[in-house]
Amino acid sequence: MALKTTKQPSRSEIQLPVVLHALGDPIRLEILRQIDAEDKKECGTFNLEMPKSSLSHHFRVLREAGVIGTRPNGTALINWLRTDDLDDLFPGLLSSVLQGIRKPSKRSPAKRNRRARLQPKSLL
Amino acid sequence: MALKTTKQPSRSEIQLPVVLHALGDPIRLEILRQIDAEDKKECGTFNLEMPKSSLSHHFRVLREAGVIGTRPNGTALINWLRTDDLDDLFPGLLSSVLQGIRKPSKRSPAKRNRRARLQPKSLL
DNA sequence: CTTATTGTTCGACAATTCTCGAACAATATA
DNA sequence: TATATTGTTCGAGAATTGTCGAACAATAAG
Repeated sequence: MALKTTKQPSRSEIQLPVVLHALGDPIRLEILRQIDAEDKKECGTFNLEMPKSSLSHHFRVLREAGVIGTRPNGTALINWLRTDDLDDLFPGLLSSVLQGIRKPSKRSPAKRNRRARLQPKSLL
Repeated sequence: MALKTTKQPSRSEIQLPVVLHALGDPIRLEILRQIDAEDKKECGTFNLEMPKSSLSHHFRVLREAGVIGTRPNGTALINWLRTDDLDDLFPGLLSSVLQGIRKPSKRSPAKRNRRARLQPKSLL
């Protein structure tokens, strides 16, 4: 993978709207939940039913928002939550989000496969 | 205005991803900041440079996410933060977001007028 | 009843985001 | 060197979101 994959914003570059936007997606929240459950996690080990390119897209959004950090480990990439940075910048935000996604609830699966809904327009 | 404008999700219908998504926009965060500063606020009194229809769009997103409540007051509409509901569902979330947007920072103005960037393709 | 005020909705258009197959790229292994 | 593994990027297409003028709608005032 490219070295630029591990490039991430410094603490001072992290912006609240961007962080909230990155978190405003059920799939990315599930990624957060799984990382939080293991402290750090390799890309290939997430329990998410979707193509690699889709997952890469979401990892990139989280990384560029400054929510996760990434570093290589051989051919794999390890992700972790930037808890210290986020707690320093927005005290209480990350913990309340994590608490909110740990709750047992009737939420739909984190998978949001839009393409699955595709069908020829003639059927509409 | 229509009665359905004041229709909003009940506490049990509020979902974290939708709330975070609604907050992941600088204009809507500024709306929150101004409501928070005055406890409740009429639509027409916000210090935001944008057409009414654009503002209505953002009010609708915040309302449907369950972040704000709305009720009519003559021809005007009054908005307030659903602090009790949000604190009960996601303790600490709202206060940390509000703390994050109160900070004096070099953030760009809340106005994000995309159309202002429009220009004939021939100039590109 | 007419006019004013506030705010919404409609519809069109632009911008952004999401999805994913295929190709690419870095590292590790044989 | 060739192959395997992991993950990215590209590019196309679809879906979603944002913007805003014009028209609409409810309430209030004259």
